[in-house]
Amino acid sequence: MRIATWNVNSLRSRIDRVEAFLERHDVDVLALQETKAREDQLPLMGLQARGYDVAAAGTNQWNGVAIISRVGLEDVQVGFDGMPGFGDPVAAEARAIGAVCGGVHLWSLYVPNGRKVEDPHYVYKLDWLARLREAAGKWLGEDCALVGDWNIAPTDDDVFDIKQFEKSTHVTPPERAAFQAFLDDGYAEVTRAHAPGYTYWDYYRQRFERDRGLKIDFVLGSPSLAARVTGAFIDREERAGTGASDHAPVVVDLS
DNA sequence: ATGGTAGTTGGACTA
Repeated sequence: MRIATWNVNSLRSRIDRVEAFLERHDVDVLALQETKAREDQLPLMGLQARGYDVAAAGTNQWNGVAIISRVGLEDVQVGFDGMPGFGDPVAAEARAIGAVCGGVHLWSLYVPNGRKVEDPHYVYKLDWLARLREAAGKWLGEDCALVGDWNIAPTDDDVFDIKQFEKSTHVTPPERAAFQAFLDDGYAEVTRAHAPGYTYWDYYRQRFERDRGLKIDFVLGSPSLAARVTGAFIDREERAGTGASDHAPVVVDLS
């Protein structure tokens, strides 16, 4: 089974790329973030014609998550138990959607950005991660994958120039500790060993062309799921050219 | 310290 995660930065503006990506790599399950679409706005016809089911949560403007699957889509859950809200509760819920696809318990996660360390959104981010950790602790015994845009660069090597991030979110010790806590609990990050390199490049200043990016998109697997991983890669080509998302998809193969 | 680009919109906000 082949699963993938992609911060698509608007599903409506990139539906052609999504469909091409699914075909190009023969993907069974795709977790999307920043879909920026209500469920009634989703462009479903091309996906359904290709045999995929879709579950989604989101507003028309910000955030938004979805799961696209051709191996079943059961027990769909929007948000996790204890997930904190921030502002609009609908937008808050549009950061996590879970489902069972082909026997795998998969969560598409859009971790809050944090904005600036002095912003209330940064506290919200840390709280959100702590609550997710509490919920995820109960899923360690099943084949569980926590996939998505974590908005955390776990090491200095995951940033093109760590000096530029001295006072920025994504690299602070509390954020890195929050990420590490999942690993301490027993989750394993399964992509890094197979797929080095960045997953996100800012749109401006030709960051992609100069490979000045961040590694912030990850797949965390429970022990039994991690044991099934046979490979992974980052689809860098998807980030190239006009009309690309600012994130590249990350693909993982399971036995 | 600021601005650079992209998306949703139809101004301002988010990333």
